[in-house]
Amino acid sequence: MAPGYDNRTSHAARNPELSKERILSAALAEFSAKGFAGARVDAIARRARINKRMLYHYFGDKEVLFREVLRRKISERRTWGVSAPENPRDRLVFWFELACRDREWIQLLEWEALQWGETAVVEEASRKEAANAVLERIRELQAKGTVTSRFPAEQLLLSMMALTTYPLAFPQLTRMLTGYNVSDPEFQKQRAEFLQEFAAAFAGTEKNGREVHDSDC
Amino acid sequence: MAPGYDNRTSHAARNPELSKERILSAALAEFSAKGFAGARVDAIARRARINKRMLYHYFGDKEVLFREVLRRKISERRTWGVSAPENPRDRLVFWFELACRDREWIQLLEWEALQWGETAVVEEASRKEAANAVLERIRELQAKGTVTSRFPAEQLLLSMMALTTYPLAFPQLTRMLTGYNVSDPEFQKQRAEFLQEFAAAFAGTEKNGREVHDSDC
DNA sequence: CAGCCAAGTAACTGCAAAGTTACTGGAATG
DNA sequence: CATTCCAGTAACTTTGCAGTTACTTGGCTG
Repeated sequence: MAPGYDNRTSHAARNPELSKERILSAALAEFSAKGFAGARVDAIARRARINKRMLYHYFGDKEVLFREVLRRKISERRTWGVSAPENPRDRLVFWFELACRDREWIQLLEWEALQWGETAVVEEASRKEAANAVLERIRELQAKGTVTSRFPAEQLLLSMMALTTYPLAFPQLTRMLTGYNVSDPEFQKQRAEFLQEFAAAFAGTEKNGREVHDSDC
Repeated sequence: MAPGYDNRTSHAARNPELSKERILSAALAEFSAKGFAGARVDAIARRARINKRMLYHYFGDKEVLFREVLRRKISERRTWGVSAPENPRDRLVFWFELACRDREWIQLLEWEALQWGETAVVEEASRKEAANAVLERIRELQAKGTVTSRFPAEQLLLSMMALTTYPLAFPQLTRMLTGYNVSDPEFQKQRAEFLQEFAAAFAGTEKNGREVHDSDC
């Protein structure tokens, strides 16, 4: 607000923006690891190397902070959505690799599902809108015959998300089936190969077979 | 143990077996709804219409109780695995409908994933064994040519589980994509139809196309 | 430099929830 | 019928954690 704040990053100078930032990223780590009920406000404060009081000062309470963390992550994901590869066969792999690099997001979605699954959820309206845009795009491609019209777009998209995300959301099942931890590069390689092959095989079933998959949330 | 216990089910007679049973089913409901950290021991006791002390008497502490609940559910699921339909094209649908009827199981798996995902998990060895039996069976069918050998069995199984389970594990995403709550029969109908169609289409890619999917873990 | 506001802190409060103590009463056994 | 053992209870203690109070410090503004 007032000038002369951010241009001094010295040892322990006051810096509200940085503090908020630190709180949010500490909260992201804590919430994605422990969930809302399991997360500890003190732990977030410690992680952010900040006094707990500041956290309440900036965010009001634990739940507001949680919602804010979700909100930020959602908009962050939104910006990532743009860089999907042109070639539809690589999309599954692309989304899988994106998911691998952002386990926190998957975990947040999982916590969200468990806590608020059947009830309205943070930013639901705008997320729905984003999803609809993607669905519309798939339907266009279906109309053009680029993507099979055999299945409803929603079911297709849901399935793409499932194939790319499920193993990461259930690491224990993946480990029991494959013997690898999902963080093991070997597992990621194998899954990526499978998705590649799968997209190819599936595209093969259609004359002009192509797949789309554009954004999550 | 001693005779003359269970043959009297009168109003409030002592009945340790029944009490344990009630605790376990109350705990299943509470843990699957709220997770480990979110569950309240008092709530479990109230639900089971039993004194909290008995819960500690029989199970030691909250975590032991949680593990016991998981253990029981796992063995219950194991017995369900036998009744899969002969026709492989119906298997996806069968497993999907089974999952719909047992949301608690999916939620428990989800809580488990979040709390202990990368570390060893309850009954891991025996669950792994069960999984391996299924994988072995898929590989046999692959050797016979009944199931495509294009993909590793583990990846196939993981994908089948994903397609059937994912929408139920992430109800908020399903709602944002389809507009239906997952508990809505209309959604279940549509997903089942999709899975049916999908299995048919996919089987079509192979000369002798068939799929298998036998049990979860 | 006086005065003020916002950033920052430590120590506290209150409550909720896990786990315990110390007891009552029922029924099988000799 | 007395002893013993276990199911069952209410009320308590302890702990851990969300949220607060009351204070200090840094720095800009007139």
